[in-house]
Amino acid sequence: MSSKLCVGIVPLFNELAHDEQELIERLVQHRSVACGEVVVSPDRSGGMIIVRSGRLRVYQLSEDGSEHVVRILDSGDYEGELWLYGGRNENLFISGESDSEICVIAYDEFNRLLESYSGLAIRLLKLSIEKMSELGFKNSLLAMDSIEDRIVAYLEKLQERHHSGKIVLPMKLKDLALYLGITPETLSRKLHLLEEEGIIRRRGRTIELNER
Amino acid sequence: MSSKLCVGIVPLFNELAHDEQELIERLVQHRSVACGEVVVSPDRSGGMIIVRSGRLRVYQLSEDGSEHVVRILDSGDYEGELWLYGGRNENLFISGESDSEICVIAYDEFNRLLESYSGLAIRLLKLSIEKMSELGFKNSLLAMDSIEDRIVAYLEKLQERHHSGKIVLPMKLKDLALYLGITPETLSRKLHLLEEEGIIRRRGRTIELNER
DNA sequence: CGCCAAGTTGAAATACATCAATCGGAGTGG
DNA sequence: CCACTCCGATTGATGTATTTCAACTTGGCG
Repeated sequence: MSSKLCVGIVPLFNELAHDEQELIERLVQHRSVACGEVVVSPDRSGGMIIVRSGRLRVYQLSEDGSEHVVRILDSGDYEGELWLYGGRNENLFISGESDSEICVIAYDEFNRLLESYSGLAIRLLKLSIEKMSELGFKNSLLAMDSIEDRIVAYLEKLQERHHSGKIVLPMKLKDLALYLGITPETLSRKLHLLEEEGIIRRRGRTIELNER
Repeated sequence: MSSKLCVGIVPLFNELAHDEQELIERLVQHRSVACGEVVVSPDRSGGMIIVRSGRLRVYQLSEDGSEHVVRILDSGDYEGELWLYGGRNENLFISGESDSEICVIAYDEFNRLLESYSGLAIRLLKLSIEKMSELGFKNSLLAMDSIEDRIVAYLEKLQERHHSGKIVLPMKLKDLALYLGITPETLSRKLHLLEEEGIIRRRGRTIELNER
């Protein structure tokens, strides 16, 4: 296991002073997650989860068993602020998308941290706002009735972040479909359609988005 | 205009000491909003908006002109944290749903407040997390492909808050449809269907939800 | 009383889901 | 190095739920 501070690599903490980071480091539990293993479920919400390496999948299950991908956590991302103040986890799951390493901080301890380091609260606030912005974007995606627009909007958002002409989809098409709230079949068909219309150029998971 | 502190009535500030509230009160601009008037648009995001009285509508416009209702603000609610840290407002609008009174705090001043009163940051964080939870719920609603489930889930959520057998829809059916991402026609039909199935009992905007 | 917006109802079109079969590539083992 | 397998991706055919368009009714308010 790397001796590097887990705390140091995440945006949530990396602006704090080094000695403060060491203090926090002592509070976290390290843990390995196997691919496919479920870490968080409505039964068990351990605490604040920070991804050190690997990828995790945050998803919901409907009553009929269908799955909806809420977000993919990459290294440095965190999840769990929803339950910081006692909120109940109703139908959110987190599982390993690949073998991963995570850090966990119990809620009461994290709360104590928030009280002690006012900077941390502002930092978490800032990150929460960003997350909210993303959720809002996703909302607007899901609200679009035209699937085609939905896909294009998603791609444009991706491109905006990469600042480059070519985009590499961050997930399997299957999961992207779940993320966008459609079926894999429809996604596949629509991508073809978009290509025929000259809006995109695709090879595998790499997509080139033409300006219009 | 009431002499009561605008700041005192909102959850965001009402836990602060009274003298702190007075300090903040001096920073806010009071403003009346006529029904239908647009207060916030991508062009102009004035600052943090707090609803003193009346109702405002937060909504998005798609490229094709269709509208999606994100949230309805009642008195005591606020909006604008998304742009606190310089985030761009891309397609969010806020307009008066009825004649309303609002308070506005410029972002830089609000930011200064956050630095000064660490309690405020935690408070805003807490409220942001609640808002996020609602957004997450709405996400899960929109992700359901069965409209019927979507409506029932929404109603159950409403009932949960009212703690009573009968629910009164907080908006016009037309707007509820926009909120749920469907057309008013479909909503009307589905409500009928649900009534025939014995799941609900409705008269106007009042709905009784039968346990199953 | 009459107007306008909201709500309702009907008929038609369409886009998406669903089911099922096939293809393709990556990984595994002989 | 070549089958073999497994899973993701693709393609086709079919059904259906929802949108759309349009006409009509209702209800609230001046």
